[in-house]
Amino acid sequence: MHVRPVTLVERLKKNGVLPTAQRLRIAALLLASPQHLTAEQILCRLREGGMRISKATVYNTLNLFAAKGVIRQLAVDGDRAWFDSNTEPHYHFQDIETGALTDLAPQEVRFDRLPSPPPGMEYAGVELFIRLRRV
Amino acid sequence: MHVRPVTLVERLKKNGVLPTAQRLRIAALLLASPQHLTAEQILCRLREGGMRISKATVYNTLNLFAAKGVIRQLAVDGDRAWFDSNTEPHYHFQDIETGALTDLAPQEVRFDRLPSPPPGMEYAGVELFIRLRRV
DNA sequence: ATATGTGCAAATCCTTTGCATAGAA
DNA sequence: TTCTATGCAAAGGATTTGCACATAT
Repeated sequence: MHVRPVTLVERLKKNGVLPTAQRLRIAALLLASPQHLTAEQILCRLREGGMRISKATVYNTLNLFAAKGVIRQLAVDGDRAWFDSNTEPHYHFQDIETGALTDLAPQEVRFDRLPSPPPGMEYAGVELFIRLRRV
Repeated sequence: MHVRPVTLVERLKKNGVLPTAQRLRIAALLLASPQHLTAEQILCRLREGGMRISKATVYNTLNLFAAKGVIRQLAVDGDRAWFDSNTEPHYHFQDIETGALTDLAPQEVRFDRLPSPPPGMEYAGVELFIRLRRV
């Protein structure tokens, strides 16, 4: 799936992100399909594609995107951050051996009961990782 | 709540951990009650208590405990690892502002529907974080 | 013009490692 | 003894930061 640049520009603007060349390239890469990438992977792919971009800009951009809701940052294992192009509510399978993540559509998980938030608090999000092991 | 040293020695042995002085002190601290501590917090508390112990030993011990199932390691935010003295199945609330974790008893969450694992895979664990924000 | 983004290298923070010494079986 | 654990300092890896330069409005 390919996202038209015009769409990307609009999308970034809508989220309050100034669309620069670097940001558009990162957005194009990440938002092309639902996927999970690390900062390192993004940096490598952009450079392989002939782009001149710094590690700092990749991190700045990913953090900005996550803060603005363009993408979602996942804390999977503490080793490194994963950036998820899918910002809709959903959950994840994780292969504990490879670390690979797979999206779970929200309707694949249904909660029969969830605790009420403590007084003075409200839900800010539900993070669900189902760890998988090879049989 | 205080855990008798004898109990601790048995507990470590049962999990295949050689009970040394440092390991017993860390176990005593962590297993005293259901709680979540970082390596740094454990190091500080032990030293405040007058113990001479190195950072390396704290990390070695916590990793060993986690591998042997004495405690559980949590990847909450990617900043640092949290060590959970509660090894029973359970879930967590997390205050997104302070990072503080609270245990959720397993019966407070009930799944109406969960996806079957992909072919050749089986469940290895279910990690659920409910992020909370101040109203 | 003025504010904001980018690149580079150095700095930071958490965690692991190498190796010599100390302790357990 | 022989094996394993501990302490220390240094190494490692991911991420952030300071600052000069470039780019956007």
